[in-house]
Amino acid sequence: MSNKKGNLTLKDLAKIVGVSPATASLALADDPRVSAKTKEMVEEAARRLNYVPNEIGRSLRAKRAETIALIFPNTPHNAFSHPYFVELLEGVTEVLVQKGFHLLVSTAPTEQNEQAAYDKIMRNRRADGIILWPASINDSNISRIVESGFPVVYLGKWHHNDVITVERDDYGGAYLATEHLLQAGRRRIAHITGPMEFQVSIDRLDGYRKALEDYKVLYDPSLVVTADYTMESGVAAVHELIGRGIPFDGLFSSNDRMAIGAMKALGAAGISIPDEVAIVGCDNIEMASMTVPALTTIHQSLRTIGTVAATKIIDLLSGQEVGDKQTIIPAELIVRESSRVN
Amino acid sequence: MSNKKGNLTLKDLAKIVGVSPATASLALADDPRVSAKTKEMVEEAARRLNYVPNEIGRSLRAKRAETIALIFPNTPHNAFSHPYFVELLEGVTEVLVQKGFHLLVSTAPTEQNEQAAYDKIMRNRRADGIILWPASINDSNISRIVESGFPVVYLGKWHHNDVITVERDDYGGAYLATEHLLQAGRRRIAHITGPMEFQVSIDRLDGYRKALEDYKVLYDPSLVVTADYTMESGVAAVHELIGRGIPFDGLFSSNDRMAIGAMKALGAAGISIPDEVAIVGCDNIEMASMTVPALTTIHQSLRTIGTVAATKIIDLLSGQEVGDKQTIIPAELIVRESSRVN
DNA sequence: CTTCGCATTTAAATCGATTTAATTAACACA
DNA sequence: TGTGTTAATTAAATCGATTTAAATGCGAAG
Repeated sequence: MSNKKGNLTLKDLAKIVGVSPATASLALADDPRVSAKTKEMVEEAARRLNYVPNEIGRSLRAKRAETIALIFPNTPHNAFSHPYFVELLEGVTEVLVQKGFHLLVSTAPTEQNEQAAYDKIMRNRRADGIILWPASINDSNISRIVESGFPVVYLGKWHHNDVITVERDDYGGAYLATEHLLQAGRRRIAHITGPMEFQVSIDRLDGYRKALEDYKVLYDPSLVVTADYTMESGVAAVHELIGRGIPFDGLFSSNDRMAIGAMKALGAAGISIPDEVAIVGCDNIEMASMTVPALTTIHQSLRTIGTVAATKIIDLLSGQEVGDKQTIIPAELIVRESSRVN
Repeated sequence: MSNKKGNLTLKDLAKIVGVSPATASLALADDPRVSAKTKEMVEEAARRLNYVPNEIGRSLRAKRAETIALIFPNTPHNAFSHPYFVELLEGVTEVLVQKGFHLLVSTAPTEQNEQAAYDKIMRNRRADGIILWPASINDSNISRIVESGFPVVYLGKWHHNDVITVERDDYGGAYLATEHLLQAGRRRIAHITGPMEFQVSIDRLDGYRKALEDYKVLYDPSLVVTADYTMESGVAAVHELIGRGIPFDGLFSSNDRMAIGAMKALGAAGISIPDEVAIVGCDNIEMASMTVPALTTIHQSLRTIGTVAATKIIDLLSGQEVGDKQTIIPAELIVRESSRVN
């Protein structure tokens, strides 16, 4: 615990053992040129004195920081994705810790600061690679990073397939959800979608349509209503649907919050769930298991995305084979009461 | 964007301008010894060539990493606190970014790895200071860090008051919640508490008791039931209370999940909320605003805790006055339908 | 024409670890 | 005893920026 003035340095350690710093360094690296006896002496002293190498010095020499930066733009736009962030973080750290890497978390408070902040991270050598958590499509700052050639793993879809990406399967999840309703015998399935600025909205709408098509159910635009991913907008969406006077016996919502709003509105209208309308949401937020009836939903393992992304960026840095450049983590259907066939 | 082989170094910059590295360094640091003309030349070139200093080199020389580590033990125990972690992260990064600091997020996958992981962070000079997010009381690893003398801000209560701490006011929040019920005229107020291993359970129970005392209401142990912070345990707790046959007109739960479970159980038992039993939870989880009726609760600003903690650790490092060593962030009552006086 | 003082500039050391190239030691063999 | 070979060790350079101490240039004063 000698935290008096400075830490024990390699030079100190070498002097104590009675060898040169070069020998001490080689000994700790288990270099074959160092004799077994010397190695043992150095290792013993290092253990005894609790020698911990100064990684700043090491990084300077090695030109590597053994650090990955996880960047997420801190804009209001991506606020709705926060609940999953911790899960992602867990997956990423799990791998990094195991590989001896550090994690630098970076976020820019304002849009105008973003560019400078990202630029700095790429050029100041604090991190060797970046995992990018995108806010939305069309983000010029993200384009700059991805196209700069700096080692990057992008969490989402990117328009050049030489970029390494790891993404959720929003399309496949929506397909699963819709198929589940179809298999339960529902044929008039409504869909609450989100704003089309978000790729997720587009993908889930597409998955919904594809399932209908595969089951030979005609796509009816009047069964689709747009909302904004809040619970309140889910309530409004159901009012809109009911107002249109078109009957429906199933409902797939582009997220759980809107699905919960929809359940409230249906309940208030005296429509029973799942008997009259079966409901499936998306995201598997904690609340989904606690509603009455509990909400059937689509789960995406952000944890898996984190572990895969971290593994890929490290493989990329160490020159190993990265495998598939594009990875899609499959979605999973979680069946609960809101769609249970009685 | 010259990312060809290596980055532009200070030496390169100096050569281009036609001065020595020393002059270039002093010029960029705006040292009075450098002439205005030279300064202008160096600055112009730095801007034009997009020179970004290598922070590893700078750190080595300065013996400072300009980095704060945020450490949270990744044990199952603290899983229930996850939803707030992102909020804390936001608060911390807001301050760090503004002060030009970096954030290293560290977590240890297993208990046995913890000690080594923390030791490393303290000794390898990757971070200058630590913000500690504790899992539970009685954690020997945390003790080691706090007592090592390494600059630390501890997020919670610590038994030596020379340690800098920032904490939520669990006691005050519970007092607020109970007082709110008392002011609504309730006198038989039940309490669902959590396991006594957690300081939060103890503090909230104490706040509840103090409010009762101040309002001259006798504390009745048979109105208190222990659960484990899950929704299911909240359901069970109400069954237990009803089973005891002791009437109650108010209920304060040590967290929102149990409160929501309690609401479910009361609803199932045909007891109306808030007319027959008014309910207050704790934590203001997202779900609390979405239940029917919406849940009155206590909000603790983790964001504020983050900003205060970050400010204090930086002040501590820069040798500035840190102010109060112990800071308690006040809790806030959020009144919703579950306790609304009709 | 020196010499002193002041304003600028720069050479060199430093931070801590790694690695290359050079040196020393040790031993076998002629 | 001298020489060649291998094994083990170490001196020195390096990474990039900062900072101290030394050097330089220039004009003014004697």
